[in-house]
Amino acid sequence: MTRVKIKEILSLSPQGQEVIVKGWVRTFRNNQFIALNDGSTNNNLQVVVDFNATEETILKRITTGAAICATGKLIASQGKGQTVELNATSVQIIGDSDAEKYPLQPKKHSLEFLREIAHLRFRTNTFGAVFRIRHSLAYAVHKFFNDKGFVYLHTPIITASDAEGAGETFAVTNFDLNNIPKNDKGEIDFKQDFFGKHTNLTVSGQLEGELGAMAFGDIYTFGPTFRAENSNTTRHLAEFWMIEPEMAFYDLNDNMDLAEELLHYVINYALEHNKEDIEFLNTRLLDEEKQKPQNERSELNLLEKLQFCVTNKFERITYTQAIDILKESSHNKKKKFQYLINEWGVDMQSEHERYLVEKHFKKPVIITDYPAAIKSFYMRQNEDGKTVRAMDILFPGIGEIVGGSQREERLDKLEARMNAMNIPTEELQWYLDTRRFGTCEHAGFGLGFERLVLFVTGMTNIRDVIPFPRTPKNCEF
RNA sequence: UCCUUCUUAGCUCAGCUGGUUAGAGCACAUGACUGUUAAUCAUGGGGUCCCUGGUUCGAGCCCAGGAGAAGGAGCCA
Repeated sequence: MTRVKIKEILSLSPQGQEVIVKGWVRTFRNNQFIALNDGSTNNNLQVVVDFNATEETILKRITTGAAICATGKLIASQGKGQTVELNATSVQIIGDSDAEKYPLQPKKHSLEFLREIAHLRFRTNTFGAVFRIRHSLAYAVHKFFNDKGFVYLHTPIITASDAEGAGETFAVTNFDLNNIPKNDKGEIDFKQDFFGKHTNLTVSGQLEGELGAMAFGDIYTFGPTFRAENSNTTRHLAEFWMIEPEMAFYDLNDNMDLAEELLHYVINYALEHNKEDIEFLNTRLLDEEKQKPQNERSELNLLEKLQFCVTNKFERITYTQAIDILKESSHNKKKKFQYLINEWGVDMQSEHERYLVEKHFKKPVIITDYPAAIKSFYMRQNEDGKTVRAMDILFPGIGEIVGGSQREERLDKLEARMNAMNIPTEELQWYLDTRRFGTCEHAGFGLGFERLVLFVTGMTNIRDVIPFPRTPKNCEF
């Protein structure tokens, strides 16, 4: 007889059939009832032990967190909380768990505390649900692109180019840090380093992704990225996962269509395949909302929010239109913004983005055609000479979830822009080659995977949707 | 990096105007009970009051410095 996973057992009709289960004890009540979980589902299997026929020494070892193997007959439950239960004929202890030392107690814990024991938090209902959803979303991303014929391109983690301008980088070296080689001028001599030059962890796979798009047509990357920004917010990590598709022969509209289709697809996938987990998180959030005053509660619950998001088109407006809406808003006139909107060209603050998404349109918004001055060098310049073909997708509660653009495919325009922005062209000749040899219009975007997981799970801190968060002053586990 | 708030038992938190032996609920242990749903009832153990220094007859409480956390801002995905 082989072991059956609890997810499968709970779907069986109980006919006294013999089964073996293995899992971890969540609670042991009344010396009889084990709530057993094996991670296959958030729901526990109730294992009923006959304490008169079981050794005292075994009963004492059925503690919260212990790994056990139970054999018995599957019957209709005689209690109210569940439909089936396992009438155990034998219980073996596979791994003991000292209840006095085991940090997870059969009670509610704060997310902050669980973050400190991230190695054990997978064993809670909340994090079980979050990380099963995270898995589904990752799988859905690969399935979406694979079904469309995209090539999954593995762009490098270690790179010598820090020219993306996407933020501070982490240096990669194998120098003895107590004895760093210097040259005649007293500068660090990177010629003696492992790669013979200064290297760092990637902040984006985009530039390499563009090289792939110029051969395969459609590619995507899905991997970790690293930013050494001293950001202490609920939306930033030093190590995070990013999805970056890059498509040849795409303009900005094609790019937006793809991003919107991708988001609809993956959220739908989770709604279909993680129904129980999303419902659990939905209930959890509703309980939390009850603690809040009426006016701070959200209009839609998590399920409604996700369904709304997959059934409605995202609002598309230009930066110029967005600024007009903000300028004319009563919020701006009554000076409720901390930063008032007076003129075209300023960068929008998160309070403005939140206003547009959560108050004005009440749905995801795509903002396009930003002023060139506040955007990256590789974005295609518009005919007006002022704006570039950029697009940001803003989500309620999250802010920017996607940032993308149509790329500048004209060599002369691109070089002129790089020179104006002091981007060293000599280091990026490999990138400029795409514009020299068979250049074509193309576009792409970056989707922050953790921000997507945040949205779908309804969690509010990004450190709770990645297994082991890396943030300033924190690199545990 | 900046602003605000916080740091007391394993967890969540009280702690009065600076004053004797620092409390509660939960968790845990022991016993009772035995169809429970975070079982229940009784009993019990458990503290570097974040760290360093200062003020004071006396500091969990006041002051200075430091560390860490949470929320917000900036940067962005």
